[in-house]
Amino acid sequence: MTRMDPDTRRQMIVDAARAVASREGLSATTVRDVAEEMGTSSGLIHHYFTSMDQLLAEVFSQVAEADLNATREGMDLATSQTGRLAAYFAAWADPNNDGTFQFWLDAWSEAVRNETVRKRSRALNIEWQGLLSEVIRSGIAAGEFNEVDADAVAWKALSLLDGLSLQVVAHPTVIERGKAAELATNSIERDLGLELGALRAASAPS
Amino acid sequence: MTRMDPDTRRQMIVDAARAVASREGLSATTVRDVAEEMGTSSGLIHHYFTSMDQLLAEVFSQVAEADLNATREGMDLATSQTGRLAAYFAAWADPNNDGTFQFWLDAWSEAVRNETVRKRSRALNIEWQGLLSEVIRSGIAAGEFNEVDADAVAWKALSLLDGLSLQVVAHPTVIERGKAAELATNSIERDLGLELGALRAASAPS
DNA sequence: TTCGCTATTGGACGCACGCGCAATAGAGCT
DNA sequence: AGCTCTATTGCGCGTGCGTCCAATAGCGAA
Repeated sequence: MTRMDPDTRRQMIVDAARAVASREGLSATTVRDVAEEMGTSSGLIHHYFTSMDQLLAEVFSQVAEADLNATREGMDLATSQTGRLAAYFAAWADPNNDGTFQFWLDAWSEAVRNETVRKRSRALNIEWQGLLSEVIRSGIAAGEFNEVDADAVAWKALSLLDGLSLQVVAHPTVIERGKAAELATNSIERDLGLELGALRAASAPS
Repeated sequence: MTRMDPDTRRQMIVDAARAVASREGLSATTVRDVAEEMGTSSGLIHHYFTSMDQLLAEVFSQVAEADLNATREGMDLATSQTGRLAAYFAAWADPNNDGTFQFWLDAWSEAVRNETVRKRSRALNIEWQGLLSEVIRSGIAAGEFNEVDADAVAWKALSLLDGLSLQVVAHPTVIERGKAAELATNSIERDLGLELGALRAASAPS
């Protein structure tokens, strides 16, 4: 393979590893598989990553951060806090993100045994909760939501979203996708004193 | 090791595998580890189980069923439906069950790639939801709860419990255990039209 | 064009895995 | 006591893993 700029190559390795991991799972991703995916030798990978664990943690991080950033961007398009909240939920409900959620399932499972994964997963989860509680706080300040404990409501909503996703992704058909979305949105609408259906209305094309 | 009755030995293997798996995780449990845990040779395990996958599936099944049965028994001690519901939540909040929950994390992660695990995990999850919706239906019939969509409320509650457990188990200290319990119980109390704190009161020693 | 730096190669090393098998040993029956 | 059945042993096989390293090759500077 032709010689490449180190930064480019490094990112290429992460991308290849992500491709493999989304097929085989994070813990089943091997050095040789990643090398074959890239079309290079396996030794090259250890030129850029001191251990396989580090590479896998990097893959998980990038996937989760990309998802987080995409959600943030979607929220930035909205004008009201209700609209931003609706965008958060819409991003979550997008079936295109099922693959990403599988990374979360892998990470939560790996967390007990792999300190690097645990720390990253923990930090990212906190970011997701932080984003949610920020919207809630802003919405309260704007008078759009009831005055509630933003942190508590955010943890509750995030946990509910995770729990529902888990069923949808790990056990397809056990709970219908639309039903899950309805449960999740209704729950937070009620917690924040919004009308039922307010979030769907806010995220629907007008 | 002394010669044993086949049924006893078979169960002994499952128990040893469970002990290892709760320490190392389901996918990181090896034949040699299980043998060492039992104090026997590794070959013995393949005398009882044709493959390692079968043993691990059996372990997961037994753990989850034992947990389900223990919860059912706890619920049977209560007289009212509110009491039974409280027992369900109390069993879930028990820190002794953290090890069991790690099995769930492993199973959900494995589910995409392993059909056996997916089917078992799915069926068991449905049983947990069924138990919850049965209590809700009974409580409605007894006039203890509001007339709600029992299935929907049960899925919501179960998902919230799973999502909260996930944070508590995979990311210790990210959310306080008592806080998680409070969020979960308050949520279903509100859904069923119970007073806030009704479940804690019903499960507390009188 | 030559030289130095380093990206890249490709295979070797040691380890751990699931699995299978011939040998061994212990319990129950005659 | 001897016999039979099978639980149990302990090791070997093939495979795949992460890691490491000496050799090679291509790019930029001199």
